[in-house]
Amino acid sequence: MKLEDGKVCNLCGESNFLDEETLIVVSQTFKALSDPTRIRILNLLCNKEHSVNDIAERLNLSQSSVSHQLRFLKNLRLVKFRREGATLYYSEDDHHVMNLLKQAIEHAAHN
Amino acid sequence: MKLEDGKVCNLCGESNFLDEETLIVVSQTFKALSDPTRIRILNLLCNKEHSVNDIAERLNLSQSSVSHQLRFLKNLRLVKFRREGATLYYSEDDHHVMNLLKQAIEHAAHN
DNA sequence: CTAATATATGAGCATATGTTCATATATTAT
DNA sequence: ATAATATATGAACATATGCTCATATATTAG
Repeated sequence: MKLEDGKVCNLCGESNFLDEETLIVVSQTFKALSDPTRIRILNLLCNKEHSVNDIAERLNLSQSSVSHQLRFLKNLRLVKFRREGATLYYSEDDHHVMNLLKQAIEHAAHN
Repeated sequence: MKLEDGKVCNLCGESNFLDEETLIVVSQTFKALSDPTRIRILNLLCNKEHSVNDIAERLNLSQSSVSHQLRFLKNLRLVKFRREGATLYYSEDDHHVMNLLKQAIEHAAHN
């Protein structure tokens, strides 16, 4: 764990100061993971890329709802997409956040 | 990773089925971590136990707000408390969730 | 018992969130 | 150009969220 100057890590470290920017980033990240629909979408995208309609069908969601949530996730750079004709294939774009989700799912599923 | 019967792990495993219960638990866990005030409280409690008023003073929050958030966190069993006279000392009660928070903070703080 | 201190709680309020519906935009096929 | 398909977007709405204010409860001191 690399830290500059007098900084020490938060949580169980010597300091517990959280600067505003870190606070915002962390809370936004967890907010992205706090909705069942987004969790299901991310869980699906982890395996492989999927088109918007494919996501909607597989998860039994409306096309609009999926598109709105994908925009939300894309703004946070948690997913990306590539175009193939009129179809957009979305996929994971933040391995670290995916890992947080993976840990939480495995823990919740009674390991 | 222990799994029963035909089950396989979610996220990057062979399956991506998320049962309703897991989905609820995971989303609630992340929801707890999605608010700046709760993050600051948990970050403070990770070092050591603190009374309600102490938390309020250190984080510059109202007593009421802290109490409400502590109730929220206690319902999810993320914190616990012990009584000493009229004072209640709150402390961490879920190491796994604290670890998720720690990871997110360290990552956000540019490692 | 009474006052003081510590914490909890409920109501009210402003704002945030997630969905649906209708429609717009973009790409491809004819 | 027109129709069909895929996706995006904005408005509207219901619900959730987090805070404050006032007040209730609990414990201790005198």
